[in-house]
Amino acid sequence: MTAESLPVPGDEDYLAEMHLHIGARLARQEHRYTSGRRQLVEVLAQANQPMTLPDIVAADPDLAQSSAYRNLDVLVRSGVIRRLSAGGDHTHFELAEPLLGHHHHLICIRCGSIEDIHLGSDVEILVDQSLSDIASQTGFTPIHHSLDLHGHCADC
Amino acid sequence: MTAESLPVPGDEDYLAEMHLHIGARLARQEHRYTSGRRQLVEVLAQANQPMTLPDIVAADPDLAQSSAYRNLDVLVRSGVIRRLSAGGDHTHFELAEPLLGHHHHLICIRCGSIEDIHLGSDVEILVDQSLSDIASQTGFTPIHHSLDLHGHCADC
DNA sequence: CTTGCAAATGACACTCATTCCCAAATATTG
DNA sequence: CAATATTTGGGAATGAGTGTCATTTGCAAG
Ligand SMILES: [Zn+2]
Ligand SMILES: [Zn+2]
Ligand SMILES: [Zn+2]
Ligand SMILES: [Zn+2]
Repeated sequence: MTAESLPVPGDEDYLAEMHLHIGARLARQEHRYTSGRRQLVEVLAQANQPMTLPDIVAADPDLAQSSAYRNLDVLVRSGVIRRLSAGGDHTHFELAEPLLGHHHHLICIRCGSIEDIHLGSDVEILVDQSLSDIASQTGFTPIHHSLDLHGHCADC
Repeated sequence: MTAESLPVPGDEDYLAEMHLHIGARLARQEHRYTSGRRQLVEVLAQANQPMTLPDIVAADPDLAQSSAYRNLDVLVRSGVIRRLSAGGDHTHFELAEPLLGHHHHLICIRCGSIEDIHLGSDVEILVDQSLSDIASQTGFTPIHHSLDLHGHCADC
């Protein structure tokens, strides 16, 4: 068990191992993995979709709003959490791709809900190559792509 | 010349014909194509990239902020303008796809600038099919996809 | 187990992008 | 020229997100 092996969703030790990874990553940046930060990670790990700050606080009312925002920011900058701008009133947060795996989103333009989806590797490869080609022509340095489907969810 | 024929960028009558289309579209929704709204469209048509509200007002200082925001909203709801949420401080606006053509974006995560890019039809077709397949499995009704490359622009 | 120090907390104040309000201006109809 | 409906724009209001700071907590050295 090295600090670089990835936890596998479904594994019984998923949460425990994930906390070890995250704690180590934060320690490298002189940050502490405090209970508030652990609570944020657990809330996001238990949800199966990106959450807004109100969602997160509702899921764990012990969390103070200002601390939650501040800690989400720390975790985003540490690469543990990813921030999504979907156009609704609130920013959404989810675990970063090293933890959740690369994926994309269904975004409901009526209610603002977001659901994770996974595309086939053939699509991912073609998309990544096409984008890299274009980026290199313009001097743009790619970091990651986002691919979302906007529409109406089943409930709307 | 029907109300449905699309103006072609590069055409000399591009702007004039576009204004006709937009005026007709607004009229259908009992909205007037006032000079303030025409100015917004012209500013966006002359820029070759999405603009924020400060960008727009800087490009045409006659525009009042509150009216510009209100008219952008009218034009977005009328399908003339598209609103982009890229994660920076300000929302970006660009002409809608019926006017600009379907395309995607390079988004600089440092300075927030956005540049339009066009992908090959093979990629578009594969992406659309993959997304449609997934959407139909979840009862999601697709409207459009967005595909952006995030990274650092040449200036950053 | 202290003690000292740096990091973290949380209540609250604050910022600022965007929206709301409303009286004045403008367009449309006849 | 009315009469009516829409639009305008200055400024007030809203609210998501950030900053402040006194207090608390976690960690390490002794
Ligand atoms: Zn929905
Ligand atoms: Zn996701
Ligand atoms: Zn840039
Ligand atoms: Zn664009």
